[in-house]
Amino acid sequence: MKSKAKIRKQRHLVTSDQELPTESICSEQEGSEKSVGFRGRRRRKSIESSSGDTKRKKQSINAKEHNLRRLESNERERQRMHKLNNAFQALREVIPHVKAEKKLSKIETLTLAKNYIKCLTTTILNMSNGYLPDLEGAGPANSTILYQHYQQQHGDEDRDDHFTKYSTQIHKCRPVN
DNA sequence: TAGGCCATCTGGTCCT
DNA sequence: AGGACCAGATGGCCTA
Repeated sequence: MKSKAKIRKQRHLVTSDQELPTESICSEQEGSEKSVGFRGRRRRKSIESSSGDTKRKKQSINAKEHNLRRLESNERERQRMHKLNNAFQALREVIPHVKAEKKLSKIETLTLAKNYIKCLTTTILNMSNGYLPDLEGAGPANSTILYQHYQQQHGDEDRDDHFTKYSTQIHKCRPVN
């Protein structure tokens, strides 16, 4: 049986993500004309008046060209958002969650991902007594984090060369992509 | 029907 | 200069 809601949902999907399966959102070729001009109609009030120079510049560009650039820019923005959504989808697929039949919202995805990472980190540390697999993303804070971790694991027994060995050992154990 | 969630448009700002 | 990024605005769909 097809519910009214289902039909409406399908219509929605066709409008926003043509020819795509429900959960995988990425439209590369089609899309530029499919939905232009019927959604956002925003006028920013607070910032609008702040740049007279910009306004004058814009008036010097003829309307047709401005329109064209706007359309191109919209298309790029759409593609960018599609990429972002793909990334969200990829993230959803690696997060275990209770209601598997229900699609996680973006905020739920991020929150669960954060919790999941915390949980995995704790588990790994517990299992390996101080094994920290990847610090690559930590940037400048890398060594600080590493040192904090070292202190947690070894308390006051640290010596410089001991720490160096420890750090080397951890960096050897990066996951393989 | 209200509220949540989402896609899209849009103009400003940042970055290359 | 032009593209990427950002965030506000808007309106559609869905669910409780």
